[in-house]
Amino acid sequence: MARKRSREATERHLVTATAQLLAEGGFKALGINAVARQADVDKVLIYRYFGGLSQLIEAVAASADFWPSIDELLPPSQLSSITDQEQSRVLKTLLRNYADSIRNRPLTQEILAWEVIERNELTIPFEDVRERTGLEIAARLSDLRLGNEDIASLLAILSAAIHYLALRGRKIKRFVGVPIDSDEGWQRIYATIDLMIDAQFSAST
Amino acid sequence: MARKRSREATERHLVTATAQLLAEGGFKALGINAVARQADVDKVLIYRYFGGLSQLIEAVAASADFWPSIDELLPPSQLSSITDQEQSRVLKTLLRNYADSIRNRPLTQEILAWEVIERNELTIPFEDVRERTGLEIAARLSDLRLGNEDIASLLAILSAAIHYLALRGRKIKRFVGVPIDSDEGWQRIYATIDLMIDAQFSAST
DNA sequence: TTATATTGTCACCATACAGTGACATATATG
DNA sequence: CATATATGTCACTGTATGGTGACAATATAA
Repeated sequence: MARKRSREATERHLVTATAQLLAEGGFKALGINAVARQADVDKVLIYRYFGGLSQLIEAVAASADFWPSIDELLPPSQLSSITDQEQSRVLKTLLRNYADSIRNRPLTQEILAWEVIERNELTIPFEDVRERTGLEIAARLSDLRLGNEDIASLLAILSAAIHYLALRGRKIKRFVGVPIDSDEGWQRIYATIDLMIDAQFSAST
Repeated sequence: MARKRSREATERHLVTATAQLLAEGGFKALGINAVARQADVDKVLIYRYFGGLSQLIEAVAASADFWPSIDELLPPSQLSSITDQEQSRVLKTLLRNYADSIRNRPLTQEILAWEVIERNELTIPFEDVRERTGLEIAARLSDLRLGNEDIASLLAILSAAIHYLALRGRKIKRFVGVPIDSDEGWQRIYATIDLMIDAQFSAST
């Protein structure tokens, strides 16, 4: 019953085991012993093949699909030749897609949650990947002719809210009376976000 | 150099040591040994006097000033006989005071951050205290004659954003380009929140 | 003063962890 | 086939943790 020997295969095992442990229990559950146990691989191989846990996590960050792609958030078709009135529509779908994509990714949620707790060699690898997506989104949005409102802080507020509600909903079902653990509650959130965006744009004209 | 023997005094030492450890390193840094070391007290006394770490934390939650009072958030003077136009002003100052009070409380931030990570007998004691404040605020707000907008989800979005930005600013200095580690960045956030609230109310009239 | 309960000290257990050195076995290369 | 290298197994160290039992020192009551 001895497994065939293959460095490539055990490296894959280690990477997927790490991602799974991370998605289930966060960085708290992540240790050399735990990963080795989950992957059914001797821990010494983690040192030999990756150099240590942090490098293994770098491999996870590079491999896993833990962050939404730009096309998922801003379908390019939506961006071609939009009118002024449709600018708000683009923002709305962007935020809605963003919220959905985060709500559907347990691993992403765990990483976002942990970024707020500590910043060390285990959490930093994920920042880079995310930063890149953020920059690309900003680039696409710069094509929009936006008014003189502080669009950056508008986006900061709304995506911060999305992050927090998505994270908190995992553990506590209500926030200020809104049931953030259910789709129904999120429909209310979406509706209010739409109102905010509309108001923001109508106020500037 | 032997300290005078006093159960009351060592209990105080334990409570303050716990609060300090919590404010500095979060629940991750919180253990029987760490608390005993910080308080310079033998760990066996934690079991004798409190029953265990979770009961000690309950004592901390009951004692510490880790959550803003209602009067700090909504000065009663502001609520007496307000006109319709001033409703938005009340909401603005409420949110601004709320953000300030959270930004000034490291212990509160640590607790909020950890609530998003895990929910166990160590973090739950703090929920109750906070729930009480939340209910009182809601009660005071119900005195306002609010329109038919979804005020709950408006408050949920804005306070969720405040939570997230305050927590994240501790570790990462920018979010969507806004410098959330500085007062300057927060002024931009406040200004945008004001715009949102204004728009929300003007839209309904 | 003597007896008793309270407060504090110490040593120890079992467990888990990260990390390392020595060895065994399979695979590839000559 | 024989040898060298890559891959995998095992045992061990040192350190930290949560938890407990036995004892010493002090304060309180008789």
